[in-house]
Amino acid sequence: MQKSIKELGVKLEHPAREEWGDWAFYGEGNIQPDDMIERTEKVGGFTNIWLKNEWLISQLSIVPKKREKNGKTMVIDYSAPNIAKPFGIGHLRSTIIGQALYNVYKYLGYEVIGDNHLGDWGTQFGKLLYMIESTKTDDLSIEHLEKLYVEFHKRAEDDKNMEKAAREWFWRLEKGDGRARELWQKCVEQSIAEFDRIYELLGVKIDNAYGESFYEVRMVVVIEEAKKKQIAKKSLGALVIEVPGLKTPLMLVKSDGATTYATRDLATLKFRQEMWNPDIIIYEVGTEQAMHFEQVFGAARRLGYVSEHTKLVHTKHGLYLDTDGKKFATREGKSIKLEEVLQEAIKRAKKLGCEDDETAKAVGIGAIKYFDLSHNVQSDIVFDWEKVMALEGNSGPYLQYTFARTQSVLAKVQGSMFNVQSTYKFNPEEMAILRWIYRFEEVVEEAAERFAPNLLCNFLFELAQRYNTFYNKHSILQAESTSSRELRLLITEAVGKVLKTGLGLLGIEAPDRM
RNA sequence: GCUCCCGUAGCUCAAUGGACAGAGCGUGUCUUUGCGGAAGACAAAAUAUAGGUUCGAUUCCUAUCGGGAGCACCA
Repeated sequence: MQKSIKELGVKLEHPAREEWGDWAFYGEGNIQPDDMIERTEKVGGFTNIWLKNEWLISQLSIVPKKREKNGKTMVIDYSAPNIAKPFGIGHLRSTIIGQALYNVYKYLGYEVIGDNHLGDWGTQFGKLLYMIESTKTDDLSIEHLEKLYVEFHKRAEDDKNMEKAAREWFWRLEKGDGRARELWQKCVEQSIAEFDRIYELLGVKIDNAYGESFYEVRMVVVIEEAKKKQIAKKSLGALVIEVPGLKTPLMLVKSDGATTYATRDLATLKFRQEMWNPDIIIYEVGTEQAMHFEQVFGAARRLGYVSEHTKLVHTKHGLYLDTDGKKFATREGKSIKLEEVLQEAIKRAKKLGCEDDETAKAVGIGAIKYFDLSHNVQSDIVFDWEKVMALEGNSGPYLQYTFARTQSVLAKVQGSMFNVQSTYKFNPEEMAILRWIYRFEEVVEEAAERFAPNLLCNFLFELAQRYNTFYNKHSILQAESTSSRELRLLITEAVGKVLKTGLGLLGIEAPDRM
């Protein structure tokens, strides 16, 4: 006889319809009633399982669960905006999804280290330095740098020498040329100030920001080791590393002697392994870099930079597309100004009657974050302002609203000990909540395993819907009986806690009033 | 040309082998706004096409059509 369902070792499916029970599985299996299970029933090859009222009620006080540290370490690389370029919506995805994964893993007991791998090195600086010097400008504001970048690409179409000059400037930067270093330093400072404003608005704090330039010295070691181990090969004047299963090798050193971002990512991987010895490293980076990470992971394995047990993951998030279904192209200067979007969202929230600036910010930013997170990570998203800033329906504000409702009800009662008899007869709306809320923990686990915050969004939205349906149909404070009142308050409290915790994991604030 | 990802209601998205494919927006009708109507109820509406594997396929395999991304010296 089984003590619990999990000991049976079968994968349990959740029935699509309420009358099919709480769980079901297809095939043979003998499940005995116990503390958790009321009864089972076989229907057409499926075994349906009903849970005990007592157990369902007990879950209301258990979720969300306090977890112990699990002794595992996770490193996550996210956000990673490029210096001298505006913080675009592409990096918005990385920042928001990355932060959600960070929170989820931490919740599950991992030691989590976030690293903002700033794009502060590379040939792009050669382009900028060239433009700054050739136009003799003093204006190093991010707007102007962006203009110079766009201008560079316009002119480079006709003038082949431009690319060459840019490469030379990057080469000078890498060799430590004084003028190049000075300009580079100024550009970095400008950009970081801008990024900090965005992070402040988003309410995101990332543990570390080593950035690509940090690996300047470490790259030398990597290149030496690759040569010594005879893993690096000469090819058309460059130094490359072949990766099993890939036609294109990793570009370790360019034919002009300069490094590439692949060199930096290899050094980064080596550093992370040595520094933290993580069980898992997540790269929250767009899908357009899929091949790059296959190269880096493959080369790192060949070089012995990652231990066997270390899992390397590239989440490959989809792109934001414009309403024509096309990619936003920063090179053409067609990018959306993220800061404007964020401010606009806050403004809209305010217009809807948020009590103060603080809640308007929580609601506005919450809407944007939820819009992003509620999509499957890997699918492309059409960036439609009206949808992004949705304040009703399946949206962040809907969840926040539901939470505020629960808090508003709870504020009207004294005490917080609600007793419910196991013999209580639930109405369908109460039951719908009980049969859903206890799954919170496993949903969080699945979201982590699959790197899919949208699963958590789905769960929370469904919970909020069930609660609102219940709320609309039944009175809580003026319930028909004391036992109903107690149960409904207990449900309200539990739904509130789960919404607050769940939104917190998504990086979305949940104010008590809005 | 090669590689990878994706085609689900009018639109935007869910559902990683299970029972009758779920939502939101939009549309139509409705709910004494008395615990917060940023809410709730009802209705119409979808798996690109053709095969295959399976007791069972939106899901796995093959082909076709359509969209996106990438294909060493940008990141």
